[in-house]
Amino acid sequence: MLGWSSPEPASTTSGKERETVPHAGGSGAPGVDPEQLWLRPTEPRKGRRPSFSRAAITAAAVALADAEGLDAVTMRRVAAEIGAGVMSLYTYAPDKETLLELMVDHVSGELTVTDPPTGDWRADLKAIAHLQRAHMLRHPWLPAALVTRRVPGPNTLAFLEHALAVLRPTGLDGAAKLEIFAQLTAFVAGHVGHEIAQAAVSRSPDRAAAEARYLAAVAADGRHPELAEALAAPGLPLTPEATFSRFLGRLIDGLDITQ
Amino acid sequence: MLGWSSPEPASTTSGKERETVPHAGGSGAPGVDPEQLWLRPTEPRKGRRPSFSRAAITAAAVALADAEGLDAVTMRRVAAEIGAGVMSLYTYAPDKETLLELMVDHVSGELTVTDPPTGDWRADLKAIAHLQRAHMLRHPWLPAALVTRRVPGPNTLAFLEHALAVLRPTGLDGAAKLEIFAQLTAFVAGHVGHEIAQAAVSRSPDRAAAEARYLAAVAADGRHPELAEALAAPGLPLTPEATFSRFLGRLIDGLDITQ
DNA sequence: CTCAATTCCGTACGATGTACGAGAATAGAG
DNA sequence: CTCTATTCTCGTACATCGTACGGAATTGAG
Repeated sequence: MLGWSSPEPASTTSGKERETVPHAGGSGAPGVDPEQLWLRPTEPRKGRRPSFSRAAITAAAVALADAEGLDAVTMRRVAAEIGAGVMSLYTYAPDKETLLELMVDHVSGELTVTDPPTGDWRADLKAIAHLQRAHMLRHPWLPAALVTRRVPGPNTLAFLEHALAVLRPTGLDGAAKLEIFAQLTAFVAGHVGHEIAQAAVSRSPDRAAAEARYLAAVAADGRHPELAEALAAPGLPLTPEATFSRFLGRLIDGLDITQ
Repeated sequence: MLGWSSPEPASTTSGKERETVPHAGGSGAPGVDPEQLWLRPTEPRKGRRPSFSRAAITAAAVALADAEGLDAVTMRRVAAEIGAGVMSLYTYAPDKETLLELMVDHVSGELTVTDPPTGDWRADLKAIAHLQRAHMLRHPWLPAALVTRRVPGPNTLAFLEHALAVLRPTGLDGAAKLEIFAQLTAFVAGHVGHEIAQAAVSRSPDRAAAEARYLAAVAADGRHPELAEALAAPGLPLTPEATFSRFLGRLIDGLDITQ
């Protein structure tokens, strides 16, 4: 094995099995073991030489997701893309969830930060968020994939390192800084995800019209006066960038009705 | 066909949040038609009388998700739970995605708001968020399900109506108010989803230890000084509630390092 | 009665993730 | 060299999923 394999160590509990614990749907209890994933030692000089590589497989999966969406990333498609048999992929990643994790960290390698922190942590944080937004727009599957992401890989950690440096002037404790980064990332992912969904709906005139009619009907039923008024006075339409900046300003500077 | 009509008002009458994120997977994916879903008139009385109901099916699916997680909600399991044949479900919902949509709006009926807006919109908004958090903790699959949800059903709209009333004192335009509600909901979902995942990891001592070792190893490699320091000075451990309140304060009052 | 509408659901199909194990390739030991 | 341990490759097989199809059963209308 290429090294991700678990040594199956002292698993003293005999009947471990799956615990049927209430959990959030896609995110199961087990998850991916970060040690086996990211900390594997350099590998063996024996046995058959690998025909593929974890990086090549990951890159193929990313290309597929970029071009056709996350749903197109099946083990069969990825294998076909690199000319491998399906089961060969399992030499390089123990399961599909791990492959997803590899994909996320792979694209995170694009998040290179050249400028050091300026000392104005609010401005720096906004710059980070804009970087993340552009990144997610480039890989529209990222917001959805991030929902189940567990442990940061090396590229993600490098970016986190930068964010922590940015937050140094705040003097906050470690937990608070980590928390802020997680919140910021989650917020950007949520916003961009919404942005992408909106764009997808707009691209389908039928659905866009159906949604508009539905909301109009609800607003007209008399039981939703606030909604009716909100829809009637929508305000000036803004570009997605402007909306994002306003949203970012709210988060970092606070919800301020003066905008 | 039952016309996908929604004659029965489920349980309660209040609604809940809206969603945010997209369906970043399949590019321009269709989704669910809100008109067909929520606006169908009651159907003609002819033909065989229905043995089940949309509400019963939805309730069974919700119970299943509450007890065993979203993954346990398969058409076969739901059908078995109510004593129906699998394909009978398709009389009441055109596909599984629609069933998910029904589930989300169904539980949103629990979000009843009794108190009218106080005029202090920041406090009211925080109360809304706390309501949502409790709601999501009661239905741990909700944060994951909300990621793909798009069009608010009747219960969700009722809750939105309340949120809009709360935001009236701000004088913001309609789009801004809707945006704030969406952002708040997304933020709560993200936070609670994280909370649930964290609890799941903690429940598995092996994995918790593995993650701790992994982060310790990264911190010790010398290339992540900020992370090392952040982990070394974590600050006082807080209860999940306290963390949530701090997070909420940041969002609504603004990122303020004095907190 | 007949007829059309509607619900119920058994069967079947294609797709998915992946367990299993046989075979091929390689490196070191003898 | 041969032998053996080790590692990679991948065809086959299976369980499980969502759901298309079509026929049987039930109902109201004419």
